[in-house]
Amino acid sequence: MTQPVRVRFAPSPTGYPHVGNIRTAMFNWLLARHTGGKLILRIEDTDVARKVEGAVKAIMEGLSWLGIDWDEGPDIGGDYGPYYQSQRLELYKEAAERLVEQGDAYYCYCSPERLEEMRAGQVKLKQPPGYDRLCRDLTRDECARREAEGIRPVVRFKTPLDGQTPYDDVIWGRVVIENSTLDDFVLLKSDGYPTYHLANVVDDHAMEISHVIRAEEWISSTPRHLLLYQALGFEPPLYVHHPMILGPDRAKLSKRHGAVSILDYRDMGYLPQTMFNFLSLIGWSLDDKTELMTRQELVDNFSLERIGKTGAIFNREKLDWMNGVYIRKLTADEFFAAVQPYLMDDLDAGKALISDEEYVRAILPLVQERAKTLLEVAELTRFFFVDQLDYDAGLLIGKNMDAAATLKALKAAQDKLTPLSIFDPDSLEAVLRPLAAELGLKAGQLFSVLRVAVTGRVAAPPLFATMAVLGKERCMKRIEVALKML
RNA sequence: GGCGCAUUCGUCUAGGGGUUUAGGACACCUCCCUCUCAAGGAGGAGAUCACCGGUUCGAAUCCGGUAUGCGCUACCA
Repeated sequence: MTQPVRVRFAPSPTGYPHVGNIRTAMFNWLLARHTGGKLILRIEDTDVARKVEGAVKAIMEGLSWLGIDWDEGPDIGGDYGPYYQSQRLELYKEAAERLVEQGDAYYCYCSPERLEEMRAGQVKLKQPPGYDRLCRDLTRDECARREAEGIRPVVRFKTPLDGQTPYDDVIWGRVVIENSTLDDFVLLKSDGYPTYHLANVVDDHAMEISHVIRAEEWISSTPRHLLLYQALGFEPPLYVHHPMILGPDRAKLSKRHGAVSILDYRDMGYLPQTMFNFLSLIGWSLDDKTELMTRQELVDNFSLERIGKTGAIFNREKLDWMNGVYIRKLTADEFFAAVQPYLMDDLDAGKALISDEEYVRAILPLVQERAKTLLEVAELTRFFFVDQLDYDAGLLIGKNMDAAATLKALKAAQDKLTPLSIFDPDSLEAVLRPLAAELGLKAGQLFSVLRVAVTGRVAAPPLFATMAVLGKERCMKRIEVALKML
């Protein structure tokens, strides 16, 4: 590689930042950072009809959340701007006009209605759909006449009728496409905006992009882009098509599969380091065993050659596992900070307690190794924050015990606990473990009764630590309530 | 329909002619630890490498065909 690496992430602002797109950005970013090259963020807002307000902001937010930064872009500028395609229309128009003049493109006056009819006819006759080239050889006069009628034309590329356009993809190797299977695609729409094909080629050249790293779905249109480079006299970049992310049904991952926005995953309580690592492993691998990698390790080890060819299903279970791993790696301070927004979102919980930093910090170690997501932390710790536990009295009854035995056990525990002045895990255990024996119960039986009384759940963090954090007052109150329920 | 591409445990993958009785991870099962749930540790089960032919002394690995899947086939990207 002699020329500097300049790659780009070029989303169209038509919606939320899809995890598939974000992964594309990530691969671009990894190559840029691995090679010391540049990542350019370019907004392809050429589809006026599908443009969504706020999409650019959401995309940037998604990228930033994962720590994917860019060296040039609409917000920070750069030497190759502007970075909104809507601000570069003149460039595309010039290119299109030049192609027309050279005889590589032409004006087409066909109405949408005619095109639709034409396509319907082709489908009916089981012919490959494509523009029938009606306007390809219009004379200047004929063009002028239509122009006079007020028809605003599109500019179409004059695709060679024969020959083939081969290209070498970094990942797929040689791909050969017969030109005869390509139709005369639109370069410039009648509203003056370029299509993806034209804008992409013009900008990638103008911005001196070295590698086009994009999803596999673009393979089929790459020959079109190559043909354009040729006609324009530009040197094409290297093409790197990576496999796509699939839903459980093996179709391209889309909204109907559930959460697809990277921001959804943030809101569900996945850590950015998890998402970064997990996404990097879809369609790319380092070796036969390394899976957990930091962003820096990924940068150091990334290589295009190790991107695979097969689409991969987004495996939520593995994501959950990995997020658990990353949650456990957090320091106490990091975990505390990470958990804040999720606790705040939990409206049922007592507001005052949630802002009691000392209390929250005491609770968190009890759930850190149990939570798969940050959102789950709120769920797992809820009983620490509420005034009133809400559970079914039947849960109190211990294993192989009846209501009377349970009542007796709980009462005995209450008596032992009441005089305790030190309410720490060791003191609690020192009192309660012998009590179980006294009552002729297994430790687990007594503990589980207490656990339900104090937490309202059958599964919770270790009992003594939990009680210690809750504090004597809260525990005694809850035991009192439980006794009344029996 | 046409064109392109792909196909290794349920899932993500390693492996690119003999080192493979196909390795790892998630999920699953068993056991250990244990006051529950997790976490952790030790095991287990799970893939005739889509199928059929060919090349070769030898193929998951090379070639051809078939099947299946996916993508593209817009004045969307």
